[in-house]
Amino acid sequence: MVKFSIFASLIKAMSIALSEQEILRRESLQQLRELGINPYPAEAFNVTAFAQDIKDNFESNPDTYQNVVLAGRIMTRRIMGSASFAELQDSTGRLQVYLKRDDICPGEDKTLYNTVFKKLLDIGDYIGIKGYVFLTQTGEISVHVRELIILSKSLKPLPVVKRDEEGNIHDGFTDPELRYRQRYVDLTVNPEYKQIFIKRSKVISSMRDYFNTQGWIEVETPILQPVHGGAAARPFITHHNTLDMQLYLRIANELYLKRLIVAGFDGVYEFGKMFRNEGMDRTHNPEFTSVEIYVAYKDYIWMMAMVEACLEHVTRAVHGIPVVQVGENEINFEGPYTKLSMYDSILKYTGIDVSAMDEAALRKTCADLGIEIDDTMGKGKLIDEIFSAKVEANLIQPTYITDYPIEMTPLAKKHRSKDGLVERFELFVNGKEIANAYSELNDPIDQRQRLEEQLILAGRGDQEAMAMDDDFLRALEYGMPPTSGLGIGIDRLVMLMTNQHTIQEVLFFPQMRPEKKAKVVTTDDFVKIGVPAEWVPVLNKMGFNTVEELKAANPNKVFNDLGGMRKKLKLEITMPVKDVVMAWFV
RNA sequence: GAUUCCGUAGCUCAGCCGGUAGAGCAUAACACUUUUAAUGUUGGGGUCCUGGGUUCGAAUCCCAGCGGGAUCACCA
Repeated sequence: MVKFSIFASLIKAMSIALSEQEILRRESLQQLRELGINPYPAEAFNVTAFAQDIKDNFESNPDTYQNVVLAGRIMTRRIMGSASFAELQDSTGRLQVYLKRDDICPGEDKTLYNTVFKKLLDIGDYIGIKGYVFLTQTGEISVHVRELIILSKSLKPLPVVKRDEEGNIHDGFTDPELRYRQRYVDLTVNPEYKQIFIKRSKVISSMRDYFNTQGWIEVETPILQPVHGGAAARPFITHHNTLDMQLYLRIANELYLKRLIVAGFDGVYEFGKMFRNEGMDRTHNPEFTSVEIYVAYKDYIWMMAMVEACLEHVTRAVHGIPVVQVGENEINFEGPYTKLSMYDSILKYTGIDVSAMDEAALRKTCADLGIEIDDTMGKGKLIDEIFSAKVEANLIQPTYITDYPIEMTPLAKKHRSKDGLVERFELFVNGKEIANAYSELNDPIDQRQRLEEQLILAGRGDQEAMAMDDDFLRALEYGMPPTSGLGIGIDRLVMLMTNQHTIQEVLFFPQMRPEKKAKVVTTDDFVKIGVPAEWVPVLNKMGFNTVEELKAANPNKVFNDLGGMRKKLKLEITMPVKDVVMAWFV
């Protein structure tokens, strides 16, 4: 282009913060409008076919694909004069399309092909096509385009991921930070990751189906809670203005679901987000999804069988078989699972019998095993430390660990026959806990005592000790039937089901630190001190994002640099005279 | 929170013992009517994360900060 149009120059002046490719796309956008083409049409575009379906079924049934309508993003283009190939990506996959100039431009006017398709469309643009499916000379199923419609112009260039014939990826979009912060880009250019989220959805929906089939009902309980109960963890704190009171984001929903059992439901369950104000790593996100279910007149023995049936159902729904490959291990979710008591598991993997030890003996055992402990830890916590350090990693196939010490489990019923233990199990798979269940404590007097013991632990400095919940105790005093309850960490279950080893890969939007925010650029502030609006982006480009930064600079140097920038950026805007520039600094 | 590695073009990455920036893809122009990691020719594109320090000179060396990854600690 010999000369910028006024418009192009204006775009350029306003877009100095943009990359070259972004500026070009904005110019293409404007040229489309000048040609009378709306780059963002309002009308619905009804598709009749999908990429994957065409690839699967065209060859066995070619006649049904002689008139297809598809929509999606242009992902690659191979232009050869008056004919071109492009790849269109829809929600199901990619399909090659073939465009021939004289087919999409049957008349004299070849603008749609020569200008719109070849010059003004880019990778990432949404288009709709109408045409027929055929086989190219090299045997690839393709759509011969008869009609081309622009559905949405993309202004930022997508990363281009190249794949060769063997499926090797060459210029992958792999930076985890960018992938998690811009999941929309990740899933566009790495569509294979969509499978993780499709499976995630299947895990939840198949589990919901299973529960509903049993006649249990799905409920919703408060996320904002005046007392955070039901688990041991530090909460997020918030404030309600009208009530002028502190509220907590729930760390668990257990105590509310039990209130509903008191209310007379036989089975209630809730899928939902829980919030814990603790560390983040590859198995922890501050908000995570769990499912909890409570069933009246059952105990934890019954619950084990239920979990086996449920997880087998889920695994079959996701994989077709009850077996899933996780890293090196092939994990089989068919029940019954191995059962091992907490004490027996420690005996098995360390050779030490801790069942009769007091707190002092446990402390010595931890020291002997080289396990770090501190003074706030009670007997239950010490046993848990030994278990975590020595046993957990060995539990690869689904294994129930049962009968926990009473000190670490204030909401579970005392064991029917073993003193000092509670009726509890946790399910371990691939070395990680994924489920936790009790015969729920329904003796209100016992429950009050246990919560009071937690208060003592809190007094010793345990920030995760449970809080007293008087309303929950009141509910128990009215009477809760014998009940078994279960919680499953959905994110971790999905990690297992999709063979992922970080939680970030199974969350669409994992928690991240906020992006560094560019200082707010306020054109108005610059205009107020006399800077012409079209020069503000130039000052920004020179590194002056606020009036204060500008005023701190050397006026003569700024004046000289403005001229330099004008030349460098080939701007066709009027250079302010020196006196005007000097006036900015008074 | 601790340790450690990383931050260079839209993306993936080189850049040595300090001398003012490179490749592939993407992008622009031209050619090309069945290509497919299309091809050929010629271009353009950079706050080398930020701020200090050392130096005649810093993407490079040193310090601090910001962001991310990995491992550990806490937790589910």
